[in-house]
Amino acid sequence: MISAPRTIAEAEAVQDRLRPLVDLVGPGPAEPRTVAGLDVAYAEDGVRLAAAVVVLDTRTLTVVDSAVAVGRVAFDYVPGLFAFRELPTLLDALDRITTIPDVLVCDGHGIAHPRRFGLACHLGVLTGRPAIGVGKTPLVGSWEPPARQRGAWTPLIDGTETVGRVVRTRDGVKPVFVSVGHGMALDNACSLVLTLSPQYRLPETTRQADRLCRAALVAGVVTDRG
DNA sequence: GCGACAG
DNA sequence: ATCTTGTCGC
Repeated sequence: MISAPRTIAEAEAVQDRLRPLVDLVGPGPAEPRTVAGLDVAYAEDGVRLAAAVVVLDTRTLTVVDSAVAVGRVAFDYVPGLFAFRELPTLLDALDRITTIPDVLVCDGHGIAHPRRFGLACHLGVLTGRPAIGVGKTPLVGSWEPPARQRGAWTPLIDGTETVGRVVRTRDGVKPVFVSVGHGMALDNACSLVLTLSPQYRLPETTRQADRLCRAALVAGVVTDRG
């Protein structure tokens, strides 16, 4: 890692510096063949963590590659600066996969962020890969509840900008918040999320990644000293 | 000033 | 994120 910010001001400066590098034009791969899910789990001390990257075949939703990395939180939790906590360990995990995924599906937001630079943008810019954010709860923006049916959606609007979509991935189940991270159009991002969520609320990518990093913690991969 | 606030 | 029992619904 290069410059690890230590203060809120430094972290915000990093986001402001990288934000112009976000690609909001590229539509993304027409037919993503592999998709990576990323997630982290925290140890009981709340300091050590395990990050997992799981690469799935988009057609079969089967795991074709995966990796785990362990580390320590790199920043206090501050809404809007969440990425700095997990970024170093997530990047370590990404370094350990041998596949180059067509899209990164991140557990958090992309441009649906106060400074339009959430975790998905950060990971997209740093890796140069198309990336999207799938959040379980909103960070910014207002919206109307989508219709009850799976596939229904409403725009997520912050001020005068549409920063994402509120997407129903299961009938009558709480929707997810999808936003562009890097190099992928919102339409395509939402289609992909639905493809990745045939059965559960969250995409298989994040479900598998969540499973893997939790298993890593149980397995004691994260030990003393970390 | 008061509340909201990804994971 | 993580701490946690029962409960509603298919």
